[in-house]
Formats: sequence, C-alpha cells, structure tokens
Amino acid sequence: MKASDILEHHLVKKTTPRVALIQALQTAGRPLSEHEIKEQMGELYDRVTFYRSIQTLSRSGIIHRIVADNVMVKYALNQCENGHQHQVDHAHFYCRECHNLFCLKNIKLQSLNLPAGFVDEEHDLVIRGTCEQCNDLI
Amino acid sequence: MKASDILEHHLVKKTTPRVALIQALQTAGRPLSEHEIKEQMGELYDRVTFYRSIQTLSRSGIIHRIVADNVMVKYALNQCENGHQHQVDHAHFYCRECHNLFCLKNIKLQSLNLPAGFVDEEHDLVIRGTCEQCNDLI
DNA sequence: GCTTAAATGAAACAATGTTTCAAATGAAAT
DNA sequence: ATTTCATTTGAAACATTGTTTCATTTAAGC
Repeated sequence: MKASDILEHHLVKKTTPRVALIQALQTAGRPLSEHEIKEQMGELYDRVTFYRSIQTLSRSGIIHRIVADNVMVKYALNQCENGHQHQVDHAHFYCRECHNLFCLKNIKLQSLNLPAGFVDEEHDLVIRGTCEQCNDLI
Repeated sequence: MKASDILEHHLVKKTTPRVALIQALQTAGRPLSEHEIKEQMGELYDRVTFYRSIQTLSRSGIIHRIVADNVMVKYALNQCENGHQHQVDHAHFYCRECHNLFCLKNIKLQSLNLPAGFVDEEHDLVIRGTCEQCNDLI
C-alpha cells in the first residue's frame, strides 16, 4: 500500500516527513534503527521530527518499536492482514556483532496473562547474542 | 552471602567499587537501575567504573541485566540455588509511570529453540505498560 | 485562495554509554 | 611487612539517543 494511503487510512495527516519515514521502512522491508532510517531519508531527516513521527505512527497503529537492546531500537511497519493489525507475536534475535534483527517466527508468544490492573502497551521477547554468520567470522 | 565472599567464590578480584555495587543490590533486594545504584553507592560511585564492574560481574555470573526499556536497564543479582546459577526464566513487567520492574514468575520462558549457529548470550521477555497502582492514580 | 490548528525544525539540554591513559590498588611472592 | 606487577580505577573528553521549548511552516477544510 502507498505510504500516503496508509496515513489516510489511519486518519493521520499526510506530511512529507511521515511519508518519507514509512517509505524508508517499506523500501527496506525489515525493521530499521533510527540511524538506518536517517540514511534512507537523507535531507528529509530531522531528529526531533523523527521521534515525534515515531510516536504518532505508533499510537495510530502504523508501526511498532522493537527494543532490540538498550541503545538499539528498531522500528517496523505493522503488517495489515485482512484489515486488522498484526501485533508482534514472535520473538526476535538481535546480533550484537552485525546489529541485525532476526524474526524468530517459530518462537511464538502465548497470550500473556498479566495480574489484574496491569496493562500491556508493548512487549518484546528478545534474544541477544551472535548470529550464525558472525559466529563463523569470529 | 557476603559481597566479598561472592567475588571470591567467582574468582573475581575484591575491589571497593565491586563490593559496594553488590551490597547496593543486596540491600535493595530487587533489580536496580544505574541511577538507583548510584544513589545507594554515594561517594563510591563512578560512572566508568560502574560500567566496567557491570561487565565483569555479568561475565562471571554474579549479576545479570534486564533491558526494561531502551534507556532503562535494571541490574539484578543472580540467585544461587544449590550451587548453580539461576538464570532468568520468567518475564518482567516494566511500568513506564513509576519505573518499577515486576517479576512475573507465572510467565515462564520455555527453552528457546534457536536456529543452528545462533548463540543466546542474554534474553528478556519484557512487557511494558502501566502497573495496577499507577492505573488507579491516573 | 484563506484560515487555523497541527506539525515542523532549530537550539539547547539531559541521560546513557564508551575510549584513552596516567595513577592507584589488590594479591601474591619474598 | 615490603616489594612487585598486572589489574583496576577514575578523570576528561567524547558519542549516541532522546526530550523540551518556541517561532515558523504546512496540511486540510472552508
């Protein structure tokens, strides 16, 4: 779907920085860090606007954060499947060598049974270490 | 166990900053952030030494990190049960309002079946949101 | 084309984490 | 107890990530 259509569909104002951010994620086809998004966006990137866009797009359900490590957050487009949001239901592997994030679709998160009164706004199952390729190189 | 005995038992040099760090965690009896540890340690705290101690104590299996959120890491003593390390096998809830970290001992992590060649050095299942008390206050 | 609320971007700041290197210290041997 | 030496410390300087404020610009509806 076109970036501007995604914004319209979620009733969010179409602005140049937001469109560019979504397009960066679409082009990559994988979760990106701020640094990677900055490179993709080039001139259109501004730090403050970036963080505000992330907030807006997260709240409206267009993207989500994955806290790969402290000081390494990745941002990903939510997959739309038959009209409803596809929340992250699988684990991720973060390689501390190459800084790539791998989706571990075979490791699912069963429904999280929280104590009464606790509200889940965001969650991650992250495994950190070194990936196959980096282990071979070391 | 006394802090200096823990260091000795793990074949790590007994130094004033390390002892103070372990004692801070023992006194609190719960995972602490750098900021909280700094307050506990007072004069004995130094930023660079802190991060190096965290590395040393993590590698020797005395403590572990819990990445509660980006920009919010908590440090906790490993529990020694019948002589062997007790790795984190349960989820945590991080409240973005009060910044407390709750152990969700009823949400266990089954063994993580990684693809061949991937090495798990550290992992977290973290749920972020607002806790019961903070939800009542809002 | 206007109008106006919303969004942007610049500056300045705050917190977290790292690198370098000279000085201090723990632990072991004398 | 003193000496020795590798390890550890701590100060300075830096890098990155994230936030607050406020004047300017822009999207979208009329």
